[in-house]
Amino acid sequence: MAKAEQEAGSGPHGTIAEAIRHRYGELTTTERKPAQTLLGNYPFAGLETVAKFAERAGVSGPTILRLVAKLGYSGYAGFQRELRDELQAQVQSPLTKRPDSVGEAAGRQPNFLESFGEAVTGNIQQTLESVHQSEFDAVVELLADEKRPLYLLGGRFTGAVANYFYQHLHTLRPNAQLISGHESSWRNYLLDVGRRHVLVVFDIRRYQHDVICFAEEAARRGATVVLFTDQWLSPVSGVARHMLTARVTVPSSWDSMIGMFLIVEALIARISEKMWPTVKSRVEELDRMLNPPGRDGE
Amino acid sequence: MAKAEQEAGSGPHGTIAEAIRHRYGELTTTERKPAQTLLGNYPFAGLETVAKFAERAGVSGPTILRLVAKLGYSGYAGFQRELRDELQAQVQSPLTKRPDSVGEAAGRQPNFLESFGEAVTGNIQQTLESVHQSEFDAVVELLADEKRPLYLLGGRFTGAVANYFYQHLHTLRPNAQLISGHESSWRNYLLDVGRRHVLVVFDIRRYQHDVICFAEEAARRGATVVLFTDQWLSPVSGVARHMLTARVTVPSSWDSMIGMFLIVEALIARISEKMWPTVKSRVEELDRMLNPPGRDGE
DNA sequence: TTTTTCTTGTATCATTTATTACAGGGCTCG
DNA sequence: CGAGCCCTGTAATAAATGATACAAGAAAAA
Repeated sequence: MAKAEQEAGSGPHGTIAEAIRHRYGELTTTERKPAQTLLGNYPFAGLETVAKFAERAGVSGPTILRLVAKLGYSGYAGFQRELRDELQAQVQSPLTKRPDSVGEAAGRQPNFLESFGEAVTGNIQQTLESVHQSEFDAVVELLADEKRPLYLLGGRFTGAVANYFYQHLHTLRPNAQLISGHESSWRNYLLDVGRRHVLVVFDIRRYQHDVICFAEEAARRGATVVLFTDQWLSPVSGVARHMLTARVTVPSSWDSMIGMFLIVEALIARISEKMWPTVKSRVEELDRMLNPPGRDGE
Repeated sequence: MAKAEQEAGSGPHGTIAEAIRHRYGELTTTERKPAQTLLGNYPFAGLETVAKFAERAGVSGPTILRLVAKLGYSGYAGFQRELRDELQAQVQSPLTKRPDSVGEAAGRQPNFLESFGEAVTGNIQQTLESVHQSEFDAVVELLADEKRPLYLLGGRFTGAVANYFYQHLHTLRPNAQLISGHESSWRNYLLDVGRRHVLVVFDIRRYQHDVICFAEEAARRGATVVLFTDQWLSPVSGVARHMLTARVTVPSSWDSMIGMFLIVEALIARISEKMWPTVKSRVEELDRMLNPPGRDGE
């Protein structure tokens, strides 16, 4: 049965709707009823149970299954999965390319930067939706507590985000450290970790083994772990007290850090606001130290 | 439990997504994982079986059911039906989309994260408009040329962006260096700089004196300077061959790096695409070196 | 009209899936 | 440091769903 292959991906005819039209002639009178029902209410009629679908179409269960078999699927489950995938593809693409699509329909191929920007904007949108305010506030509270020592750790690419966050936190408050350098040197940090410590970890897809281990050990020692990760959740989520997820998918061979960056910058803004009296004097002192005489920069 | 009623139609809070956000505080740490997974992949994650959903979120089946119960549904079936109905409503009338902005315009103060997100989205828009395709392409060309040695340099906060860019370029091609550490050590790099060199500089508001000096000296020695700066233009622009400007203003005491980041990521994507044959083999080799035996990911 | 074939629903079976009871383990508070 | 509570996953259970065998009925051919 070469047909079995069809089930894996989308068959020779892209969508199930097309498959139905193509093979309509081979269907019996009764089988055409659910086929019509499905086309008329595509693809939702097919996402219900066999019984519901059958009832809606006014036929019996087995008829549905025979139809599904004729379309080349070995079971109802696979058929439904295909319908879901189609729907997902259909729903998600118009979402990211909503606004300009009108103007761009007029001929010229969308330039690379713009389409990239649209994807990023979509990511930001979705990232914002998946971060809840209470979680955000809780993290602000945690990081604004000067009495709790702070460690920041990132992976290969997320390291830069950790670094950025660190530069700011370091300016805003005392007792913040970036864990950098070679992995072997990280262990030294672990020695000091205890219940009062807060570990901020960045870990996305292709989750890094060393990062995960570090976070787990820190958690075992009682540290509070805050995790920044992608929608698929790093294994660190198992030991994380707080978790902030960002979208990372863009039309590129690499993932985008921008959703994560957005959260970080928002945190910085909020923490800065919350601790303003302290922060203000710190910044002023810093300025005095760097520009001892009177230089005027606009 | 009067809540049982909710299942019949759409409850007090229209969508399930809203319900999740509303009751997020009542959820346990583990329950938040599937909640995040669902929001991050809305609503498809919830249309699969309990087992699949649980696996994807990295929790057990019962946790899913407890979450569903907390959201006011007496069973998984009803929960799924609600998700399907929402999706159907959304797909069938594209005009119903953008529910948030409409509903929220009416009254309640936008939460902090959202308004921050809007500012950033605006920045992205303006950044995209201010970067011309020809400039973008020229920079791609320049950085994709393996024969030209690359130096990257950033300031206090932009350093992280330079670092991020470096991590990628370093992976994509040979001959790329990040200038880091204390300012005094930078000078050593200058010794080697000549006509073939390309210097990528990041410098925004409160332009850093040391960075400017370095760039000027490098230019004097014949290097090609590429500058990433803000809308007010760093003094480095005087010696820069190419300049990419980003918007940095957000409702915060600090500037936003996201516009800049966007350009960097877009460049990475484009360069990666352009050099794909080379890049592919480099990445594969890298993978071989890091994962010597057969470790399977996730 | 009779025979044959194809089609379709009923009833049953097997499998999957949701659900629930329970016990181990971590966290918190005294 | 110890008792209690609240989570959370494991494992057993119940329910539903999908799949199948079979027989009745319709249509077509002889």
